[in-house]
Amino acid sequence: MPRTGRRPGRAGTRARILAAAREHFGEEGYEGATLRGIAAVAGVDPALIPHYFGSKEGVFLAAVEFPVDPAVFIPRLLQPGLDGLGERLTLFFLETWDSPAGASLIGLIRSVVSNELAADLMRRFVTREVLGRLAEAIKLDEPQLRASLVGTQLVGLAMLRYVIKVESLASASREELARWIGPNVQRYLTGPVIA
Amino acid sequence: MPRTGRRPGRAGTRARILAAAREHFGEEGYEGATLRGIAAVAGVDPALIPHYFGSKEGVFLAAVEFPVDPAVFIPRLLQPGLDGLGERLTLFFLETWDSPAGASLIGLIRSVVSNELAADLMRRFVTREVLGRLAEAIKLDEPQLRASLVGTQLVGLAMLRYVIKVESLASASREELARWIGPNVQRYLTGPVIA
DNA sequence: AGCGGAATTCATCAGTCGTAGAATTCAACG
DNA sequence: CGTTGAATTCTACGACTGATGAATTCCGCT
Repeated sequence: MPRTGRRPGRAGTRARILAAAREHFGEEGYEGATLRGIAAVAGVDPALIPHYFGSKEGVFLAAVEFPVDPAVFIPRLLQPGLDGLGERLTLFFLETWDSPAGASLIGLIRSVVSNELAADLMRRFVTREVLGRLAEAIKLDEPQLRASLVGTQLVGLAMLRYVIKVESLASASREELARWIGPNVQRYLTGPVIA
Repeated sequence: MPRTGRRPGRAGTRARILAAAREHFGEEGYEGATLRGIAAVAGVDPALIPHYFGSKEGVFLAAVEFPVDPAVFIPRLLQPGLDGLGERLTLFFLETWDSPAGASLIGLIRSVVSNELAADLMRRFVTREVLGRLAEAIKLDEPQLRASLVGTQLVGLAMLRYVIKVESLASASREELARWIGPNVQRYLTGPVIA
């Protein structure tokens, strides 16, 4: 039987939709984003999105991704050893948020907070890819809890400095903040265990 | 001149709308909430809301409020002195989130993250009512920055424990978490100043 | 009783959303 | 060339949104 027919633009359009979806979901969060908005950014007909991805939820699942790869940056931060890891980690975190990738991170937070599906994805991803790797490196008691506590400090920092934009944090330099916060992160990582 | 006419239910309905608005904004956040949803909770005609408050934004501004009063709890926490304040503050924070008031706090976070207007309100309120009072009590250098850093730790804790529900934090007891986190909060409050 | 006017209801508008499906375009093949 | 079938476009449906304004109810006063 003849399996012929058109077979072109496939790659191009689908990828452009995904890129536009990342950008638009990033700015608006899951609820605020619209298929028409994504299509406009992609320069594409809106009906193409449900066609390729089935639904709004489908394209969201396909588009969500971390702008940085934990498999890369975590070993790099761990390489010099556990000493000063708290401050290195904090500084790297701030540098990432201040880089172009920061914009899509705000969108990621918007989606996670407003949407149960995104919160599930994030929980699984962070637990497996980030906390797991960190916990593996610090060979102490309660590694999961320690890594999660580090998470609370860094996520809270992002919330107040980048989302709510509290003045005294938004105007401080990365280096000063890392010096304040680094030792607390370090204590979570390598301090004495708490009952 | 006769200034007569109907003058009844005024108090009742308006207050019921406000209560319903707090509940519904709390569950859905600003974008997700709808006037019809609020009206349904209040048992009231939807058109009454724009009538009383002008618009969705109007009823939101009227409804947003902290479930706990900083003017009350901050002096109470400060009363025993600065020693152990970090742990007391953390424990009180966790108790508040675990109380019935916690539900509306999640909604407050949803609104703050998804809506610029709510973020403005929150920034002003927290700066003036919470950080201001704290900064006044600790008579050390950089009181605003210290209080804001405390905020990062506590907000991040709320995000991971109550919004994202990271397992190791969600299942830990309030007391254990306060023992882990309290000393770090204390360091922000009274530790040596950082360049 | 009867009137003024606030409180409340009702119908509806214009706009946007996600989605579905028919119609059209067009590269790849026989 | 002509057929095939994926890629793309177009149109539209049904549901929902915030908001408006006219109609109605009914209390408080004279």
